[in-house]
Amino acid sequence: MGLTKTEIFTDEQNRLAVMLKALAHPARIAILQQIINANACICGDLSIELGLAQATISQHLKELKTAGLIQGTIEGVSVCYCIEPKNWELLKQQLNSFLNLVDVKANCC
Amino acid sequence: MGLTKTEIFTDEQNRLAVMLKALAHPARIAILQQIINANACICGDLSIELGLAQATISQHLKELKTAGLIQGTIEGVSVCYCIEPKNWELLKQQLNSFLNLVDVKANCC
DNA sequence: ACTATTAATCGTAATATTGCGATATAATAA
DNA sequence: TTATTATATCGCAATATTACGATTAATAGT
Repeated sequence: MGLTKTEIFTDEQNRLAVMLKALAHPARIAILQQIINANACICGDLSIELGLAQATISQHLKELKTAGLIQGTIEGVSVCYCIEPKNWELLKQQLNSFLNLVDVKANCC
Repeated sequence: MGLTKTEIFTDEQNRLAVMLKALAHPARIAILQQIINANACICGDLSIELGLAQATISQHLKELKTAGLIQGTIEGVSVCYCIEPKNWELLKQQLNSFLNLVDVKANCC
């Protein structure tokens, strides 16, 4: 096997998993932090700042983009990446309602 | 290659990535929802309810446990799994401060 | 047109994940 | 002790991810 059985889960579970998977790598977390904080939205700059090869950063950026977490705008020779606000908001909401399901006081064991 | 370069990232980035990775699978999201909502904390029950083999569920439970998101208590022949409140709270905080970094109005492009 | 600059893609090797049947382990009950 | 029940682990095949060098494509400047 080795293939996730997406068909047995709800769309919401699958969608949330996809976004979380895109987040679930230290390099991609670092990339997002750079994009947000330092306004370093250029692939080459990120490559230098994070110490990963340009091809690697480009691949991570693609994953973040595919998951809908960032968007890219062509600026001359380079591309400026920034947060995709709509999906970011969606992720925040879905995660919040998921994480807040837990009532810390009521544990079953 | 094929090995994540954890040494070039901060502890916080790595720790957050580990917890998110544990969350980033529809089966594990479903398991957590079951544990939280339906109080179905038994491996066998989860196997029946989710439609995945017992070995598969056990593996997912192990991953959730290793990431610190759940804890298991032996109850006779079976094991009752429930949320690990401390780490759950930690995840909530770390995620919140990360997701709230974004100022939706100020996009660089 | 030519050159420099930047990002994307290709190809590849190493490693990790996913899912399951089969088996092993542990605790309870008879 | 033996049987029963429930979970964990092993072994495996299929698939996915990670990282990077090399190459390609696209734009800007001369």
